[in-house]
Amino acid sequence: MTDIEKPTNFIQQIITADLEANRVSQVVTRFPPEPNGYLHIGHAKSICLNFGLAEQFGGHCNLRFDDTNPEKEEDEFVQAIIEDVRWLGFNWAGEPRFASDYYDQLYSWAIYLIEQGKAYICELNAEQMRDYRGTLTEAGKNSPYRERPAAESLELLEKMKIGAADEGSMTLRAKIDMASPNINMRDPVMYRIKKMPHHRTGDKWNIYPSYDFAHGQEDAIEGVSHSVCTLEFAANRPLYEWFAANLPLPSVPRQYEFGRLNLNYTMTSKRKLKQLVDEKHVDGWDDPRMPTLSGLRRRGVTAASVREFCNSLAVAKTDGVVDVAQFEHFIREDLNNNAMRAMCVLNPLKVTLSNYPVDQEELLSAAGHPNRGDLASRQLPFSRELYIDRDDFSLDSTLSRKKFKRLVLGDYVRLRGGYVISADDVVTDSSGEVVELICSYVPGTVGEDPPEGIRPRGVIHWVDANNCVDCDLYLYERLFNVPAPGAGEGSFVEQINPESLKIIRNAKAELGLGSAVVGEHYQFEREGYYCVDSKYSSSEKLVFNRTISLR
RNA sequence: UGGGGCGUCGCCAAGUGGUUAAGGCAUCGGGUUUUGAUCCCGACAUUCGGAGGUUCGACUCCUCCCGCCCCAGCCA
Repeated sequence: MTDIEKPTNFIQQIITADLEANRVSQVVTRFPPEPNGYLHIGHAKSICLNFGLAEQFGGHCNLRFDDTNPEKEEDEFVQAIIEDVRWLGFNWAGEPRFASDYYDQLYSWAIYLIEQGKAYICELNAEQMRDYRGTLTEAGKNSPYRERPAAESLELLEKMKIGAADEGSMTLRAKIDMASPNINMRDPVMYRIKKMPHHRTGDKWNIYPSYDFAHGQEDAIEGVSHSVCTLEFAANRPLYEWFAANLPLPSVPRQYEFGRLNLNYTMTSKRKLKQLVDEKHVDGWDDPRMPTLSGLRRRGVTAASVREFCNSLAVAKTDGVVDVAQFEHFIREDLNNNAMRAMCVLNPLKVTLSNYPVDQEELLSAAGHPNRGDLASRQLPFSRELYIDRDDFSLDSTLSRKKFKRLVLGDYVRLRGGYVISADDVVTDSSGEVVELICSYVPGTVGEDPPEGIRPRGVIHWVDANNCVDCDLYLYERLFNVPAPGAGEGSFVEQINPESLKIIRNAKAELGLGSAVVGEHYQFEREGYYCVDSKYSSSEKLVFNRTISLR
């Protein structure tokens, strides 16, 4: 058995080189979500990368909330993000950090830049600023406030800070180059006025730093060695470096960009996911159809499979679209290896074994998992009355054995973990619908081959009609059945798959499932993987979510 | 028509001048099987966006061309 070594990605190569050349002594990374929504599968890639890198190189990774915009941020999101990262299995160094922890430091650096003649208060309004910025092909023009004395800017900054200036009336800008071919360098805004309470600093501030003025400095304060972000920030890197070069920072982190994860048939846009939640198209952020980590968790997707999937992804600068089938492969792989087996009849059809004693009852023992001896076996009550799935019986006896490996009149089938039975007769109601099957069991066939001449067509699942538990099943399909929801024109809301949730009432589950609890994973044999729903299941009504079907 | 980035099998992707162009997903065959699952075997790029060039030798170096993505928020 040879271990296939996973090729190292470009970031690992850079870190290795930095370590060898002594450019860095300690690898420090960070996962920097903005608490304006829930984490989704796309974030998982970044989390696995950042925490993974720190682990591989013996460093550490910080969890840092980039909370520089009180307009969109809430504590609810902070708590949810903490829970999700923990669930994924990662531990950050120390306490979670917040950009807002550094507001004072950032403010003093702003003063420093003004004093150095490298920042100024600009009184252009938003529209004017846009005009002055120029376009992709034309250089911008200097703001008329660009050369105002530092003392004046300092005074105005203080005024902004204490709330003595109106929102939108002025900003603090870095004095860089209005003719730069990189638009981000055309005197970017460092501070803007927002007279709004912050989820952590309350009403202490009336101004908030922009992403560009905050992010790199947060990294420097934390001693981040490699600041890994997604591709769309590549154009911000020169600015990241400009601040690092012009401020007396405690360390100089380097930014590297990689391609974010895109999945087909999946929408990963916090804004749009929020819209699904706000407009109640889904049952909250943790709706099992959502690509959020909380949704996946409630759906029954394991943290291990999310990690395995993320680790299988390339860390490169290409921005491709991964087939969601690849994610599903890892979900099934983990569940197949670890989920307890059980039987549940979704669409019950009663079966009476005419040759089985009326009062007899026995307990059959079945493996908890076909190839995991370490998992406990289970007891299956068996009696004269059973349920099988309607789909496992056909009135059409001409169906070939190969095409229909289930029950037909006059032929045999194996009850999984139990006896071989044959169907002798059907009971129909007034409308002609089959309501019951009269069958015979073949004694001595539990765990044994049937006698010569009896060849079961296949194996079907079943449940003892007198000793089973009722449950509701929530069957989920993908939320969108278009490959790129939200891409073309038209609203993604109209692209929601109307059949993404089908509820089955009163399915019949094997007795042992009555004690199933949240967090356990089951394979309902021949059906799919299920878990107890954390929101709707109760002692009165057992509710299972279908994580994913069998292939 | 500015700047930045990317183009290797249906999808993801390794490859860093000399390999029979890895691997995974998907797909299609066959075998095992008390889950039509799992598992196992096999098939699946004479070719690396295109055209030139350098070289004994190029997916890897050079030139030009084509295509896609990102940047003109007081969002991140």
